[in-house]
Amino acid sequence: MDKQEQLVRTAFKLFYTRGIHAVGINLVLAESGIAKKTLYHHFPSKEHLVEAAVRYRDRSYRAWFISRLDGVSPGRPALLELFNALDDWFHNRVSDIDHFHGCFFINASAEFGDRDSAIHRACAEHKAGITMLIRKHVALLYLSEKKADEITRLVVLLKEGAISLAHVQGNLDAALEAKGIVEGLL
Amino acid sequence: MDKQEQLVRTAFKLFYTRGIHAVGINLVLAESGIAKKTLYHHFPSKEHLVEAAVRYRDRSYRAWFISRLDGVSPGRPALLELFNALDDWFHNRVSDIDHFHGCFFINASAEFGDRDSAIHRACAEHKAGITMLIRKHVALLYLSEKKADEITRLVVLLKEGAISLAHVQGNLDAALEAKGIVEGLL
DNA sequence: TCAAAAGTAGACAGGTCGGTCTACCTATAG
DNA sequence: CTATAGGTAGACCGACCTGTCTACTTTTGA
Repeated sequence: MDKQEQLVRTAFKLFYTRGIHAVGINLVLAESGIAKKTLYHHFPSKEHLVEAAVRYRDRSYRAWFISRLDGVSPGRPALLELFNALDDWFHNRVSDIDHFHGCFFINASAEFGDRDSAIHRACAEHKAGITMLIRKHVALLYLSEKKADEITRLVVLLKEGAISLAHVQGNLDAALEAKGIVEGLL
Repeated sequence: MDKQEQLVRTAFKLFYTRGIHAVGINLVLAESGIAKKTLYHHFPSKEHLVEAAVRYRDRSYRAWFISRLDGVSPGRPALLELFNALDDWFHNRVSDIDHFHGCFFINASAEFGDRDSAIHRACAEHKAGITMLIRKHVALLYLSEKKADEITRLVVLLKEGAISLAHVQGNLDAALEAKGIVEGLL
């Protein structure tokens, strides 16, 4: 495997499980078995490595997310499947993405709170991308643009809420609770 | 003011605006004008100071939150007022609590991801406390215990979702969007 | 074939980290 | 009056931080 990719994957895993500021560059190097010079050949600074890790997670998470929604019929079933996917994630039943330690994008945004920072912006872009995927499925259900926006907001709010509850409170059933609400309303 | 309280307040402000691991003990001391010996007289380690900062935020946030809900009639109005309060918070219209940088408890949980850590547990306790306050108001609306639980979950999920969207995506209108949904359902 | 590119190990620099310690200075309660 | 608790400033410790650098080796593509 490409050294750059190897670095980013190792970095992501460590950042995700232990926190970004809590993980030093030397640990990433030791864990990946790659020389320091090589890291600084590919990335001008740790921040750039962090940003790369965020974008890597965006790609892999999004791929997993899409594959789950594509596994069922578009529209209502896909929107409900979304919460089944979250439930599997919370309970570590997904091999594609790492064991649940909250949402990496929320966590990274917590550590890089400045909304102008490249890292925070990359996190916001991820969330916007996922919202667009949801929006596509909602659009299949409603003729009115306004109504579709409203339902998208509902689903996204419940999804984010479920992730937060699952991580902070350890309420791993939050996804199914959210699903129940959506099921009743859709 | 008591030196211990002064330390905790300064620490909280710095931790909240810049992140916990990103703020060293020496900065807290410089900012508060307190000697290092005094800090270690009151707290055995930085972690204990962090935990104290979390508990301090719990007290002040909870006080603000209660005062908002108590400002209107109990039940439905209080539940809607909750989202007005969030909206004011997001838009920095609240002097009681600091400028919005996301939820400190979510942020701290991101940096201290281990659910067994005292800090993470303190964050979970805060969230549970707020949920109980909400639950009290929901109970006024429904006879059935089951229905009340369901509505509480809805409100809490939307609240957490709104906080996440406001911070990560910078969608400061998330609270009013959530309010709109609750208004329609209640 | 052989130059360029990409890799290796790891010493090193300058700085910050959490935490300890000495030496001294109030304030106050018995 | 004086013992004690709580405070001050800041030197110091060992560890770790990001990032640079030297010196050498491997891979690769024109």
